[in-house]
Amino acid sequence: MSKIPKDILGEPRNFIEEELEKDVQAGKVPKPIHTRFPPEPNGYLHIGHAKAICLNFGIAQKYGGKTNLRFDDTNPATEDTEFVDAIKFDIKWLGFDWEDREYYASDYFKQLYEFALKLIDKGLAYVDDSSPDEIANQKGTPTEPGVNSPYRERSILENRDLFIGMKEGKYNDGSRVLRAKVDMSSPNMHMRDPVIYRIKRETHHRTGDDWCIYPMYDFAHGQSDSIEEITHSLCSLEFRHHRPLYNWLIEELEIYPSRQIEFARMNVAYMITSKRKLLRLIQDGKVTAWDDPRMSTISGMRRRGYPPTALRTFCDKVGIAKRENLIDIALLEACVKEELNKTSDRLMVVLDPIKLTIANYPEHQTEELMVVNNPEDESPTERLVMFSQTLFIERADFMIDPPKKFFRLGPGRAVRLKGAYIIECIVYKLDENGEIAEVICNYFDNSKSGSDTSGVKAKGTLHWVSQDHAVDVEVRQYDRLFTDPTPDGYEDKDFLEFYNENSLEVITEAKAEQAIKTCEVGTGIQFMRKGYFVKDIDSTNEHLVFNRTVTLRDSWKKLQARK
RNA sequence: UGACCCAUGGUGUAAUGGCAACACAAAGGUUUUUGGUACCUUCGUUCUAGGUUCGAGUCCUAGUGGGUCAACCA
Repeated sequence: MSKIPKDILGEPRNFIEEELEKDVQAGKVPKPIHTRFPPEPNGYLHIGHAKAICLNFGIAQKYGGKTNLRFDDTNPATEDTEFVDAIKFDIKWLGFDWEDREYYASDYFKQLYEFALKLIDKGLAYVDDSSPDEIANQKGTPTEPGVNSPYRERSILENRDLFIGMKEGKYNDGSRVLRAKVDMSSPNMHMRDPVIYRIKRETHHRTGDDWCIYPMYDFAHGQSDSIEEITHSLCSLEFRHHRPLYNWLIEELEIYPSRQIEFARMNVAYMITSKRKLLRLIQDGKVTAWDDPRMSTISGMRRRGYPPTALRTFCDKVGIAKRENLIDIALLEACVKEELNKTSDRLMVVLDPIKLTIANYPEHQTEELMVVNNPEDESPTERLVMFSQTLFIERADFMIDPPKKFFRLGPGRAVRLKGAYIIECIVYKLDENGEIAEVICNYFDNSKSGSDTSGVKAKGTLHWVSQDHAVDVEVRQYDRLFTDPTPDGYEDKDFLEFYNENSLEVITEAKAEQAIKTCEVGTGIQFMRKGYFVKDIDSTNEHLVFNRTVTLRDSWKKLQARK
């Protein structure tokens, strides 16, 4: 008998957990809680799947149960092992483990076939020779009842022969289907004699050409749940109308009574989760692939640099309910920043460089400075950064005629160079276009970081990179993929109309300190004062590529935007 | 002109008939060798109208608004 663990008693519960606990307390769950994650291997997993994964695995963990991975592979026309492998990789990366419970609906084809025969024998299923159009017409509309098929009253014997014939390949694709005999006048369209088996000569990614008939979702999903003795089958709200059929089939087949509970799927502003539309972005060349860092896919977010823990925190904070929702993408980014702030080493990288020369610093002198990697660490480590007379600083960190609240460099202004000295600007040079070509400063030699005796006050601190020691890197700055929070929410507009043409800005020659060479793919780092970045898989030893994961909060930029 | 589901700050989720709470966002402030982080402050007629009750965000009724349902897809 399943029990509710004592240590979770004080924790808040969502409505699914409440239902589940009621079942347990009513003695309806004679074994540990068992859930499943049932993806169809016809595309890559996205942020919405991440929520379903966290929910299913999370709830089982919380109540001391287990979760199966089950591929819902009943439509061979669209499914492929490529997707199976990608899905498994993504779930593991997210941090969940199905152990040895990797199942496939296709493993149950024989059993499902026998279930169908049982239904026929009970007089609860019949072979229908009607065309798809005819069947659609028989079903009526949501406001008008359906009418019975002319084939509805075939004898059990005839239905058996016909269905066995279907399985043996005697009939053409689409010529006949097996239908459950339920109620053509039900107000629920799904109860109006749903098709449960169709003839389809397609090579299946696992069963090859063994079968030419395949079960429909309604005759595969619930039955698979039952075969695996899934106690609670959690799915999204649009399956609400399938539940009476789900229960009807379990009852008539006299199999394990799994319980379906529906929750609202998550919508995130500026993201889409339709596999078809995600695929179109790829086909139209708007993104490079399923794992393009702008994609809402798990693989895309991984490549973007979102840590798996952040994704899990996000799914947790979003919660579970039944109402329509549109999550602010800022919540996702807040989770990413919270995690990365704790774990990322800081590095200095100048994205839009201008030259800065320290006039009173010895011309060929270099210094090895020690700079803290991550100030959030309890016992922070340090790295070596090279300092010299000629540096790069950020173009935006200098203004010819700065306003009072600008805490960076300008003629006569002093700033600290992070981990180094305080400098004061004496003069600047312009190029032929009137752009800043070079900033010339003096430094205070007694202001060295950690042993500053200068007494000079500097309001701002800048990041910098020594010109002679700089490493050129390519930086890909990503922004949201769409210009509208609900790009696919308009009936009269195609979602691609909202494609953000500025969703990718490439900087080919950013200037980075030496330590950038030690960065690894998958490990987030902070480019100090700029944002969190991660090394991209396109990198080679000679050519480093970094993806911007998310920017830092920028209260200066915000202040300017308001003016 | 049907059935079913839903309705709490800008957003998302709590409050299980008894002081509307937490997070994100926004705004203001303190600290800071990242204009980051951290910390503090501010931001609600619980969709409407009736009813039950000593007491309703919560229960009941009606309305309003939103969502879902008519693939040989899942």
